[in-house]
Amino acid sequence: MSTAEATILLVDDHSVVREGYRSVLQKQPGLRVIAEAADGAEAYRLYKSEAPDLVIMDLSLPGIGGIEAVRRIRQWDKAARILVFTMHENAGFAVQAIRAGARGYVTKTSPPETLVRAVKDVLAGKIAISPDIDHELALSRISGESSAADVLTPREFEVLRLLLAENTTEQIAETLHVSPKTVANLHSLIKDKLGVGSDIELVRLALRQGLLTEV
Amino acid sequence: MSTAEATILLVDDHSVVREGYRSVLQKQPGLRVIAEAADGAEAYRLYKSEAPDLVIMDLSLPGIGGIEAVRRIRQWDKAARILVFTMHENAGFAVQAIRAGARGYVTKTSPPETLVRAVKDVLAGKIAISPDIDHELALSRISGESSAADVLTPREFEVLRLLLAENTTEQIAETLHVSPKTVANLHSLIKDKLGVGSDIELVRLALRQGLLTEV
DNA sequence: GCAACGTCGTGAAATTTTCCCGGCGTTCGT
DNA sequence: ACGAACGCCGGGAAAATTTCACGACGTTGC
Repeated sequence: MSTAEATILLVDDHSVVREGYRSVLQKQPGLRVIAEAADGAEAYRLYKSEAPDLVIMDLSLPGIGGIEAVRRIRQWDKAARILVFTMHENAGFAVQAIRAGARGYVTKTSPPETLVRAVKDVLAGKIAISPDIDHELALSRISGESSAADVLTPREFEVLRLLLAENTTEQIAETLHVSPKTVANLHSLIKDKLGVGSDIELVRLALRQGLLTEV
Repeated sequence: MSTAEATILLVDDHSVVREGYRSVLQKQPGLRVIAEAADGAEAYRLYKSEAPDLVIMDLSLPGIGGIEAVRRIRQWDKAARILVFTMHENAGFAVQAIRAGARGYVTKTSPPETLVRAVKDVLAGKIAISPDIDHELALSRISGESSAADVLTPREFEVLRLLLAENTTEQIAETLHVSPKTVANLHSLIKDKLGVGSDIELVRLALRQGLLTEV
């Protein structure tokens, strides 16, 4: 990788977007795109056959998602260098991606220079995180990143689960044999503990943390 | 437009993705990208100052969404030609976009040729829809299912989108330049029209219909 | 021109959310 | 054994939100 060109595998389900990566990366000497994949399975296959020095991977992919693709590639090659490049400006996703084995996380809103820098950093063995995500991670670290199951008592967690299951306050009260007032109080307390202001945010938080799977 | 080059305004909040459009379109004779915008407001401003022959517009934009941007541009110039190019493979979005005044709807999973063809079709005055969305529209027509996009007015749909984007009533009111009371009224009306009793059900419905993608 | 509809907003009632409170039982460290 | 801390349950009242009824305005379509 140091003497010759660094080879790159692009993974994104949008062909025009891959064209964008290509266009940006081609301007950099020492980088060469040798393959492209439109989904996770194809990325895995191509990684094994082409052995690129770096993978640039989107997260929202058909079939197995990007995170799972990262995990599989890393399972096959512990030294694989994978840079996640995604639209999700979300610290939670970044944590998951890095834990799955990614060596970098850059958002698509970043300017091309940020992507190029991240590519070089990862090739040099560093971990690359784009500034916006760095910032968000710092914020969540400071404010204590309310991780649902963690800050909630068992009872609160149960109520949250039922709330997400589309039950009304009255139905939950009956299920739990308590007063609707208690459920309402818990509902309010849950939102407070999780630091969300509305039910909509609550559902989204639950989705992020995998509390709500089937839609 | 027929004799000289056709001028194009690109709207997408991801710079690398704009680079992709550019790269694909540059290969076509007779097309020239003259401006780029990263959000709806900037798109509106640039449309007025640059008067491009065609706008290629993403839907998920910061601030006012793509649909609203389409509406405003068309309000200013009834003859504006706008081609929506988005990741949302969802017939509901397509319906809303066309109703708002877009002349085409192409998904980002489409091959570059499809985008190029759509650009030429829209410039020639036709309505361009990518095959996958055509198919989905046909299916929904057959099964006769009423999606959120069908029963909601454009304005209601826009408010729904903003609600799902974790905005508060006040923020939405400010974004749309209306009274918070109006937003609250619409919020209530939306829940009524969609037959849901709570915000939690609302989010779940939106998820089922693919209106909510980024978590 | 008129009817129908979308949009925006007000006001008042109905409901929900939130906050503060106390009681009860359990756990835990001293 | 004892107090302190905490989880759990709910009442009461204030605060905020939701809902409903209603009217105004512009546009569209017949």
